[in-house]
Amino acid sequence: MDQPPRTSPVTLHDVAREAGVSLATASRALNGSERKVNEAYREKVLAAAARLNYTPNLSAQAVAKGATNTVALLVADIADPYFSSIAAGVIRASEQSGLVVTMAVTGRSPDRELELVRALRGQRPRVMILAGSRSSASDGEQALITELTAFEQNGGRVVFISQNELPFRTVVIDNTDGARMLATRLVELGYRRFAAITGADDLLTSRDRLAGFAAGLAEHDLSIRPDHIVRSEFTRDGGFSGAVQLIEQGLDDIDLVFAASDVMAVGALSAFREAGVVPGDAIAIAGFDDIPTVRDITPPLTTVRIPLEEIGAQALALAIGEDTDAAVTIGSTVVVRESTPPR
Amino acid sequence: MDQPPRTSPVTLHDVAREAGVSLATASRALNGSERKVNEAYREKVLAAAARLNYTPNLSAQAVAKGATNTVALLVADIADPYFSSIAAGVIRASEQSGLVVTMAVTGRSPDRELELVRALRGQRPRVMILAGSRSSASDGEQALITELTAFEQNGGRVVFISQNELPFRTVVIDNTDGARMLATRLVELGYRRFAAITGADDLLTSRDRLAGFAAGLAEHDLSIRPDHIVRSEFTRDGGFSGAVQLIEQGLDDIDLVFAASDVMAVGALSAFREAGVVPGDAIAIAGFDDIPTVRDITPPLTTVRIPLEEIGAQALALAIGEDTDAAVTIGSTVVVRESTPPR
DNA sequence: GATAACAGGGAAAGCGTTCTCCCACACCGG
DNA sequence: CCGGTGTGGGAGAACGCTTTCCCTGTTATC
Repeated sequence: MDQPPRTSPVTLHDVAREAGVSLATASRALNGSERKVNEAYREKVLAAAARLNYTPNLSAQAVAKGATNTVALLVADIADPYFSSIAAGVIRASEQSGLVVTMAVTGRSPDRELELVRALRGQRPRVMILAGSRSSASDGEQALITELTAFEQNGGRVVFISQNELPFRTVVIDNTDGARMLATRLVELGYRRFAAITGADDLLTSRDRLAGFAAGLAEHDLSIRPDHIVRSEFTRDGGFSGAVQLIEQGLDDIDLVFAASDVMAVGALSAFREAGVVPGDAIAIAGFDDIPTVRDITPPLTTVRIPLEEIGAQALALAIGEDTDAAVTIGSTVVVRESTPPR
Repeated sequence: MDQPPRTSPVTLHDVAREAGVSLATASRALNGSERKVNEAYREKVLAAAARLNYTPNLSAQAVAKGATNTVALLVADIADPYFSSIAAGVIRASEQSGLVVTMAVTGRSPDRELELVRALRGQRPRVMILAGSRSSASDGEQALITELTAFEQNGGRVVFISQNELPFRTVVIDNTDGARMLATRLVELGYRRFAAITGADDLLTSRDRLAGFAAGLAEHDLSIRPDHIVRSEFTRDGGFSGAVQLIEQGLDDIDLVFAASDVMAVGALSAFREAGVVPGDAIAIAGFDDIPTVRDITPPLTTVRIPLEEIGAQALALAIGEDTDAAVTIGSTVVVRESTPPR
C-alpha cells in the first residue's frame, strides 16, 4: 500500500520557490488578506500551488495566527437521535461559517466530560458547544466551570445546550413550559390518570420536564400518584424497563404514560406491546423532543416538538455572534398524534 | 460576558519559568517521552502546570512534531442512524486510542465531498475515514483519488467504508451476499411476488443490495418484475415516496417489498399505513442495516443486520493497524421479525 | 585514582505559517 | 528636478512547541 517513497507534504516554501516569489508574497496571495499583491504575482502563486497540489497546514496557520477555525462539540451519545440531530445543526452551521467541527462523546459521564473539555481545550477552538445533559449535583461541576472560564478568558466562547443554570451562553430548551402545555393538552383530550417514566432525579432535563408536566396537571387540580413515577436510564432501554416496572405494578389506574423523552417513549412502547398492552388503545403514551422517528412508529407519538437541528445552528450562532446575549430560548410546540386519542 | 481582561493562554514557557526549569525539561516532563527527567524536576513541572492550569497547544505540538492525533471522518448525513451509528463506533475507537475526531458532512454530494477532503487534508490528520455512499459514475472520482493518494503519500491513511472498488483500505460491507441470504430466507418463508424500493442506480450500496436480492431470488427461479422496482432517494422520504409509487401502480401482484435500507423501509411502512395497507399483514416488508429503531417500529422489521458501530471501530483499526490488509469484510446476518410473517 | 560511559539539564534550531518592518520603486505636485 | 507619498515585494521575527546537540556531573571499571 505504501510503495511510493512517501514524500513529505508540500509547504508554502515549496510553492514560493516554484513560483519564484518570496514566502511572504506566497502567503499573501494564498491566504493573507489585507495587503494587495500584484495580479501577475498572484496568478503565478496560484498556478504553482495548483501544480504542486498545495494545501495550507492548518496547524501551522493556527500557531502563527494564534487562532483556529475549530468548533469543539461535546455530546452525550452521537447514536442517540436527539444528539445527532443537534450535531447535524451544529455541523451545518459551522460549515457555512467555514469552521471545522471536532466531536467528542461523553457517554453521559461527568468525569469523562471534564476530561474531554480539558483535552479539547488544547485545540484552542474558537467555540466549545456542550450538549450533554446537565445533572444537578455533580461534584466535578466546579472543576468544569473553572476549566470553561479559563477557556473563555483566553478568548474562546462556551455555549451550553440545555438549562441556563451555568454562567455561560446557553441555548435554553424550555422543557418546563413545553411539558406544562403538553399536560394541559392531554387533560383537554380527556386524560385524568397519569404515570411518568423519567430519568435519574439529578438529570436536569428530565427533572424539568417532569416538574412542568406536574405543574400543568396541577393547573387542573390533577397530579401523578408518586408510585406512578418511575425512574430509569434516560435511554431507549431505560424507557423499556420503566414501562416493564409500571406493568408489574399494575396499569389499572393509569390511562396515560408520559415519557420524559421520545427515545424513552419508544422503548416504553415496545415494552407495552410485548406485554400485550396496545399503545394508543389500552394505554396512551406521550413523549418529548419530536425526534424524526416518532412519526414513523405505531401509533405515531404525541410529543413536544423542539427544533433540534435549529438548536444546533442557534448554538453556533450564539457562539460566533457579536451580540453578547447570554441566552436564547427555544420555543416548543405540542404535537398531538395517534398515541393519545381523545377519550 | 467578557469583563475580565482576557489573558492569553498559558504556554509551556510560563510553566517552565514557574517551575524554574528550562523549556526542554518542561516539555519532556509533560509530554516528551523518550528521555527521563529527574523525579524532583518532573514533580515541580507537573505542579506548576497544574497551578497554572496549563494545556498544551495541540496545534503547536502538531507543527513541531509534524504529526497530529486527528482522525477526519466524512459522512453523508449525521442525523441518519446508519451514519450516526458508524460515527459512534469511529469516535469510541478513536478516543480509546487517544485520537480526536473531526467530522464533516457531505450531504451526499460528490462535489462537496471532494471539497471537504481538500479542506480536511489541511489538518494533516493521521487518518481519513470516508463513510459516504459511493456512487459509480461520479466525474470527480478521479480528482478524489488524486487527492487521497497525495494524502497517503504524505503518510496519511485512508479508509473507505463501503465497496472496495477504490485503491484504498476498505471496510467492505457485504451487501450483495446479505441481500442474497435475505432473499433466500424470504422465499423459504413462502414469499413469491416481490417488489423493491431502491436508491438511485449509480449508488453502489443500493445497487449491490438489489443485485444480491435478485441473485438470491434467481437461485429459486424467481425474479422481480421490472415495473416493481422503483427508484427514489436513499432516505426515509425516498422510501415513503417509493411506496406511494408502488401503491399507485397497484399492489395486487406484490406480497413483499424489499427496501434497500432500513431508513427507506421505515418511510415505506408509514406510506403503506397511511394508505390503509397494513404492513406485515396485507404486505410484508424487509429492509437492510438493522438500525436500532427497527425493532421498535410496528411491525418490527425483518432486515439484514450489519454491526454498524463495529464497522466504525474496524475502520479505525484498519487505519492505525500495522498490517497492511487492504480490506476487512464485515459479515451480515438475516434477522427475521414480524414484518415478514410466514405465508 | 584515572578514564570511560552514561544520565540528564539547557541552549538553540527547527516545524510551517503569518505579519511587522524595511526598502526600492513609481508617481505626484511644486 | 526635487522631495513627499504611496504601493507592494522581501527579510526575518514570532507563534508554541519538540528535539538535537552540547556539556556538566555522576557513576562504573580497572
